[in-house]
Amino acid sequence: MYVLIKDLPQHIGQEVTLRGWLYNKRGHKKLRFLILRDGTGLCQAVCFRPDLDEAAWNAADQATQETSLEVTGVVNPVDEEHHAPGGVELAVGSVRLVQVPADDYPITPKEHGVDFLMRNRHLWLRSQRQWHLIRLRNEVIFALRKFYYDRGFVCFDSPILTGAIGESAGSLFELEYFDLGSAYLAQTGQLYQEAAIMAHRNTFCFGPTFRAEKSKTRKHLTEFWMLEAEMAYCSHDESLQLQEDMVVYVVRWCLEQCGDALAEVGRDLAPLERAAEGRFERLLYRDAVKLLQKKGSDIQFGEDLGAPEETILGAEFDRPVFVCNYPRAVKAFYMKRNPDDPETVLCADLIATEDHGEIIGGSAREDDIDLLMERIAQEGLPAESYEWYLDLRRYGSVPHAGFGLGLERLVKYVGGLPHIREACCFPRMMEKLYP
RNA sequence: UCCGGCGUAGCUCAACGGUAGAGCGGGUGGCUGUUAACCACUAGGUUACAGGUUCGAGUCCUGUCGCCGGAGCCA
Repeated sequence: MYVLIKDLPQHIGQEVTLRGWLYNKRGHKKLRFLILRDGTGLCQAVCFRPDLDEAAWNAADQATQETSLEVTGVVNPVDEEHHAPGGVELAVGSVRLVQVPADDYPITPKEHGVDFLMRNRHLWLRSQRQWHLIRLRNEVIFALRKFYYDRGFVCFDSPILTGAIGESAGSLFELEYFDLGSAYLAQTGQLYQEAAIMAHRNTFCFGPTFRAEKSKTRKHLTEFWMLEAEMAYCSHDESLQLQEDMVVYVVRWCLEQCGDALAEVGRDLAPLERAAEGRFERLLYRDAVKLLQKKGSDIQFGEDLGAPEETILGAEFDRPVFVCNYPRAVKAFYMKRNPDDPETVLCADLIATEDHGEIIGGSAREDDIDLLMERIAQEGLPAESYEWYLDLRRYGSVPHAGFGLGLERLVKYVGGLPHIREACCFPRMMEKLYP
């Protein structure tokens, strides 16, 4: 009977067959411990020579790291002191090799450098830490989709190939598009979400986005997944509440569902448990500048927050913090002018704790067509390209708001990861296109 | 793009300007309960590349390439 390792505790005393790969091997003359991996977990398979026929023993002997194989044996419980993974082990009766690698498996049970591991990302994925991180990412994705589905949001996927539209033209991947000149890989799906909500009220898109910026930091990818939510008849404050609820929901979900993964990567749970309580501070940009100056930063009103400022703020609060209402000049043209403080716009960035930095950026959108056209002109953007976008203000414009969440940044934060590359399946960075 | 750092065995790293080494992985042998198993033996090198200084360069200098970290930009 073929069984998955995760289901072994339900088969104690039975003879089962595991199909997987050899993760590691230890042994004596008459006793071999095969650590098997089958994609659902790890299992120790014990080969005791007198219990195996010659062929099976030789097979166990020949299996090297990452040999694919089938192992049949009886499932036994394991006492505390031997602590095998999963609390069970397999008393092996027979072994069948599927494929034995001709060359040594490159990733050994010792330490490796980042460059080497990234070049072997396709194999690195099999390692325990990476396996758990992809599981964590999977749970974050599921929690996000469930959060929006439960609230009646419609998944409306924005196009990935676009004309020259977006926040800025300096960081777009450009490609030839038949006879229509250049197309660009989308940097954001937001403008399309604004069209979508006029049809569906509340929508989100969740897909890859592309930034051609030559960033070399632990927070940047050139290809990353972004969830962008947009809500019609929604105030800025209501948007902030939704963002907070979303982060709280995901963090709680992961605390409940991903204990193994969080333990595997050594995540300090205390900051997550505080975040799971909600009550994120909403700090005005004006106050943030004063606070930062008090903490030794030489930031002036009117300047955007840089990485050092994010670090200070991340350390100042014990849970994620919203920085609200930035000066108009440093933010995108579509953000709504703050009626109470016209120098600023109604927007917010969510800064995570422990130097994980910005994980959400959002705003109320300018719904007044005249103000919007004024801003498009100020930014020197090609007005023709935005005609359809302006139509959204011409035909039943309503107050609305939305935000974008960086998936890998959220996974990095939840997992407490030192670098964003581990939050992504095959990270794309400036110097990384292989594998 | 800018600033800083690094490049030595398949991998991770040592080596004062003076004979290139260890651990892991591989191979051979030993061991009936291992936990990144252990013990013994063994193979494995154009010290990133190109110049230069020096009696002598892995080490110092110049250039190129590659990578890492940070900045800007952002999620």
